[in-house]
Amino acid sequence: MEDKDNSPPTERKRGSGVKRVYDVLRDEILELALPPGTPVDEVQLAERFGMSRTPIREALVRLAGEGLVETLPNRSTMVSNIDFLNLNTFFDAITLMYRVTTRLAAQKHSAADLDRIRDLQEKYAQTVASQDALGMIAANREFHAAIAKAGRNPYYHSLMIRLLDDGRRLLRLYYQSFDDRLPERYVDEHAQIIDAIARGDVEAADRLARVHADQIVAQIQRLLATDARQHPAL
Amino acid sequence: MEDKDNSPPTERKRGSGVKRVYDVLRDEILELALPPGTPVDEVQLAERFGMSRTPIREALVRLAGEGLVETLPNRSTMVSNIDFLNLNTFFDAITLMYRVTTRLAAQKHSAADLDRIRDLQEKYAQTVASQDALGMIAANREFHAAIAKAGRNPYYHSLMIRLLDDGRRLLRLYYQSFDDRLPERYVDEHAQIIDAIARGDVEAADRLARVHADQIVAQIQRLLATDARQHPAL
DNA sequence: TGCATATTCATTGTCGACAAAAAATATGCA
DNA sequence: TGCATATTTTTTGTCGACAATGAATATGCA
Repeated sequence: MEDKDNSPPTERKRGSGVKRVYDVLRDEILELALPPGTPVDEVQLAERFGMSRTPIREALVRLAGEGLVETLPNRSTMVSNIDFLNLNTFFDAITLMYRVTTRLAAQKHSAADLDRIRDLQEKYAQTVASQDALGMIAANREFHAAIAKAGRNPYYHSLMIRLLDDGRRLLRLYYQSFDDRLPERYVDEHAQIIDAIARGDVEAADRLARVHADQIVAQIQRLLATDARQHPAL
Repeated sequence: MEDKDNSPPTERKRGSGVKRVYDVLRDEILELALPPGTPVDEVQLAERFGMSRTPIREALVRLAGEGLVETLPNRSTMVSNIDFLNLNTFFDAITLMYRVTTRLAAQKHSAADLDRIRDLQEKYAQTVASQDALGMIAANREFHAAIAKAGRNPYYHSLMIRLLDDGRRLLRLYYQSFDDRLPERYVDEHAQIIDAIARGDVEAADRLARVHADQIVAQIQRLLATDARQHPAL
């Protein structure tokens, strides 16, 4: 078997290389296919993607900029750790951003925004119905990202994306060991949030977002406590 | 004159190249030495810094990640524009972050944090006393960045940095055309904020931060209005 | 002259190669 | 055998070169 790869020399358009590597790696990091601490070898990636080290490097620099990867000088870069010691800062920030972005969405959303949000809620409901934990995590991210976008404040939006991505890694970490029943109540809470946004009811949006955030934080903390009992070494 | 550059081949340590270019360019962008819209040529920079295009490129990718520079595919990258149409999103976000970070600083600061904050307040007061508008802008940024750091929430801290940097460009834009008297009242407001933080008085910290933020927003809006009268074309 | 097309030019995206740095391994001595 | 030092190996940081892309310019035709 001399030809292990019969694909043609893989012509790709000029600017597409970096984006592809970036997208794939980003996904693999968020899905924990590359767990925290995994060393990332440039030549290895270069072989895998069939390109030179230069575009790989650029993708890694971008990922480092978002904190998904850490680069120690002259030594290998590795997938960033999840910081369990400061999870409260995460909870604090995501609660605030849930509220702020949902409030703003109630004020500034367009009809198109609402359509998209409803679509994503549909997808979310499907993943919950089919007990697809991984799909649910991703769909939940998309749902709240769309709300943040409807709020039309790029500062809030980008922070929200970052928080949601960190949260995605965190949830992924627990749902691969514990598959409890998926919380169907969230579907209903999402529906209520959509209603408040559609009505332009800012205060209701704020209140619902707050409750929703508290629920999620509480759930993660429960998972954490359970996990701590099973892995007391941590 | 055959030798236009008598400096030795400029030996530099291995990892230092990118950082230098990044720091210098970042500064020049924030100081408006490179005004928004300036095209950034890679070979030109390579000559200027006496190195190959590779490290230049990496620095530019990092700057693009922070939104300080925009890269259009296959065509030159340029210094990002200041978005005048959506300044309200900036005002909204910076007001919120002033409040949140100051509140947190009141709760979580250490003695060392407080020392540093007082040092920076000292520097700020000096720049105001000497009517050094540019120095004041930079010192104000450092002051509030230190408060954000004392709050010990990396999510808030990084957003605050981004906002302060954008604000620095914005203020720089106006203070190069208008040198009104520098607002000495801010020195006093800063002092009050420090007191609230030192006392751990969260509510006072919040209230003062809010007032302070409103003041600054109002001042920028005044400058904007004045400018709009002078440049009605915009 | 005015416009459509072809050609040249400037600048980026990607490549393969080499040197520097740190880690991993081997060597020598007690 | 155990430790300090030398050597090899691995992996990154930087370089110069080349091709692709889009803009600028030149060319041809009405």
